[in-house]
Amino acid sequence: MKDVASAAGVALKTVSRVVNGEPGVHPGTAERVREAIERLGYSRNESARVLRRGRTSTVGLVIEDLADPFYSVLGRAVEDVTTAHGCLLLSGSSNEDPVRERELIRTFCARRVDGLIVVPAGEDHSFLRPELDAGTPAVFVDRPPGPGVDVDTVLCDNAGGARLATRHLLAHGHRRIAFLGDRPSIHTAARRLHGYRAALGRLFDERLVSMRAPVPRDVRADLDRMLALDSPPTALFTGNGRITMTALRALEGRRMALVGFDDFELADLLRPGVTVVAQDPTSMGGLAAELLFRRLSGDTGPAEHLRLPVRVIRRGSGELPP
Amino acid sequence: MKDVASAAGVALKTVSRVVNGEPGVHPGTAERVREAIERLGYSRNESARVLRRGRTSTVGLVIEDLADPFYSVLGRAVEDVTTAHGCLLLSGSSNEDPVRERELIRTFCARRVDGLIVVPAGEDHSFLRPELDAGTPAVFVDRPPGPGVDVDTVLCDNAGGARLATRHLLAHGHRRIAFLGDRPSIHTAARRLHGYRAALGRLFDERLVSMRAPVPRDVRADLDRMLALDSPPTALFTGNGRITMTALRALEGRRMALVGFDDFELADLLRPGVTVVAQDPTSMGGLAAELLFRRLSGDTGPAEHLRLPVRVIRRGSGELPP
DNA sequence: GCTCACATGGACAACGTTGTCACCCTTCCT
DNA sequence: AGGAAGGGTGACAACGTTGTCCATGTGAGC
Repeated sequence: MKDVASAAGVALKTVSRVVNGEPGVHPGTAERVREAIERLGYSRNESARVLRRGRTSTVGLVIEDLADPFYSVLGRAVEDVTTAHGCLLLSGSSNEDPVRERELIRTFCARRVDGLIVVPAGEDHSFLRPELDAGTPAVFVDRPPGPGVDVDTVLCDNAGGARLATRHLLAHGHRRIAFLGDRPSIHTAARRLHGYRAALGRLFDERLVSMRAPVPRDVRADLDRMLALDSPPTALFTGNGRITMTALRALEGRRMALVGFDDFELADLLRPGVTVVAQDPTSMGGLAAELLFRRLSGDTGPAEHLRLPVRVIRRGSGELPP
Repeated sequence: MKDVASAAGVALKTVSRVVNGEPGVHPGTAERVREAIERLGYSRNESARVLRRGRTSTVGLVIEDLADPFYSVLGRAVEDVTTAHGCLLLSGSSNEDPVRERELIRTFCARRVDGLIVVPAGEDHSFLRPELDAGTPAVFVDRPPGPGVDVDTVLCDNAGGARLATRHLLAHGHRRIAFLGDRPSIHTAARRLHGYRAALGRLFDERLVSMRAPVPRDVRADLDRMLALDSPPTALFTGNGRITMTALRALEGRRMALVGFDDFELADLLRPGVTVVAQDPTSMGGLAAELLFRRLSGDTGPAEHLRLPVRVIRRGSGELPP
């Protein structure tokens, strides 16, 4: 900028004014400055600007895995809103690791992001307190923060969706319905188990429940164990997209009723089509980002807790008889 | 930092030394400083640090669409390498729009990212010249930059893969093989058309070629048109993952040989399984990032041009007879 | 001719860090 | 005792921008 100023024969501040479109610059002078900028290929140093102004126009996004279709769609929705507000997106994958999650958030905060959107991995977010108090807003998506941290959240109706799925299978005559879910420490998995259990009532049988990381081999082993029971399951409720796919592979050929939580690409092309309880990651990401920007524009009301509805999409697998 | 300094009764510089783990600080003093840092909840302001040091430890990633499985997997690979080098990732989706692409790159450069990884949308990247000359390295992935810009690239063997796919269908007895590809302005689509055409030789018939944006309705219309020909195609070669899925939906039930470019989740679970020419987005992203960091650590050798191999994965659809 | 307002331009400090250099105080050697 | 060596510490400038305040020039209104 100094170079531009001397090239155009004006003071530093005048260049700054031109660059920022501030009023009070003679059109002729402004033109000379612009010409010099063009000629020198100058572009404003945002780091210095940030330092001076205090706002980075950057939002930090922490998700579980950028490569997971659910989260990448969610992330894309966040990006769109962020862009619309003239901000950039710093993103990172926590890999379901609380340590990594915390590290990411701390790094983002050290860079003074204007706000955070987090799909939490850990169960304790008290470390966020100083940042929140310092005025950096955060919105939690998909899962709530740990106790004692009261921020905006955007969740889906996990328990309700699981009830829907389970009732759907019950309505089609099933009495032995297995649940394959993710680790119980994951909030969504726990809520879905809860809804499943509530819908089953006295039909609940813990031998038909498996909750673990979606590793194909393990899920398959649990499934085999259940199928070897005296009264094996006649239907499956799978607790998330990845587990649904693993289960589909494990079932390979065997025709069994199945409802999965989370919709996924090609679910309609399989035979039978896969009936799912669908949430809407685009809405979730978009709403979370909107909430964040509302905070950034000064809203200091009490924390909002959005719970998005889910819906059953019938495609065949959930309508198979026992 | 100033507050920490006065709280600990030391000079600014001493705090800086402690924060950066520089040697030459008395253990007792360091302890006092750390205690003050803890008590005040201080965290270093990266913006100021960046301003002073000149390096942002940030990489900018421009891809076509964060929500597309191919690119999100690629992005994840970039993220992993970036993280391993202690850097953060700024990412943005170009939406296949050259204007947006340029805007993103300019914004990233204004923020002084240390380097860029770009899946280009446009055909002219001369606007990058000043940045490149200023020492900001860039690596292009999946598609090469426009003419006159000589930077590292990581591409896959598009023409070779298309030849493989086409020959595969030829070997299974097909003579009428249609090609459904993306817009010819997209480098990968053009190269794949080229390979397809080369493999077909005199069997090439331009009535069996459709190149357009992967909009289901349009692709379906083109497909219907081809099927209504006197000598309709007996096999399909689809030019990318999205088009493959669109075609699969359009074929709905009709049994026709098909080989797709790009592998995708669940391709193995469809009946018949979908034979594909697979590239490896994880390797592509990872290699691109490695290349970038090699540049960042001072390598000034001539631009490297990596071309990754592709492989045919047989799953059934490509082995159907005419 | 005077003041006053306005348009334009510039000097300077500040944002929070880090690199450079100089200082002080031991300790040890001669 | 005097000096050299070196560890520990601090003062200060600089990074590139922007906000504040002041200076100058110009024209209108009294």
